[in-house]
Amino acid sequence: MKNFSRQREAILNVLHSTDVHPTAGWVYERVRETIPNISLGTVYRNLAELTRSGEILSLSVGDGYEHYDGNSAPHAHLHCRICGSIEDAELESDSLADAARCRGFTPDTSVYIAYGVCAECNSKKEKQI
Amino acid sequence: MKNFSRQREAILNVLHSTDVHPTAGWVYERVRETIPNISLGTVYRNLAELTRSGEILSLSVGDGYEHYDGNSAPHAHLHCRICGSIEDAELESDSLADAARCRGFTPDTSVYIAYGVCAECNSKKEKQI
DNA sequence: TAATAAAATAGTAATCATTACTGATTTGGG
DNA sequence: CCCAAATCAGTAATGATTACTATTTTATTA
Repeated sequence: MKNFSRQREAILNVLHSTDVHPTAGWVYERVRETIPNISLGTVYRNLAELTRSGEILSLSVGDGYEHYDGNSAPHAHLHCRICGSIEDAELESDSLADAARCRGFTPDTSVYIAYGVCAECNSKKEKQI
Repeated sequence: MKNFSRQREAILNVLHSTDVHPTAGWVYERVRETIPNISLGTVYRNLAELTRSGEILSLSVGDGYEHYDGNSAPHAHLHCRICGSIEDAELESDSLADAARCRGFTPDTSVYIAYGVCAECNSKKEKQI
């Protein structure tokens, strides 16, 4: 395979070796330990492409930073309003609120966003073909 | 009651009379029809306070804008990657993916975020009391 | 291997949604 | 009516992200 540049591979490694759901800046600092002169733009570009291809997940919790997750399997995120941490939680058939409380997390609000293509845009795409 | 300024009431009205999950800029333009010299900063400040108090919902879909929702009841959001629309969907016991597909929406990724206080910060708060 | 085209990079400059700030205005209680 | 607290309009500053360009790396073909 090896379709990846050294830089992209290092970025992916950083994401796979942590569970803190880091920002682009955090990834940048970590990758610099291996590739000292990597550019921040390179980090942003590769994070965007990895997100587009579905290899990683992009997460907006509303703290002004985009967060990234090397685990692209469907799961929930528990975002602490105080310390800003983002924990993973299994998405079982039982309510997420229960799952959160089991972890000692006290949720007050929750947001579910599905990304995809809406009905209208779907029909427009079919017409084009 | 009437704890609200004229400006905040107008902002809340705009949110309650639409289902497009608008950005701050969109709200600003709509409120200006009623209060022409309202300040953009006022819109931002009131949206933040209404979010903090739980009266409205703040939604980051990752398009570079924060979106707001006058309906603070728990429900899901379907964000189209093509046209950028955000639709509401009921959050029933059955899978969200099914609910989305029923509306003609084709989901590829989904993100669940619960907001609250994590276990560690919870215990720190108890110690303070 | 050498030549060439295509893709990715480093470094820097520009963008722009959001926040911070300041001096004026409004509001409510006594 | 007066005062203090809250809110406001208007504008300046911030900072995460994106855009850009010249250079380097990678892949392809002969």
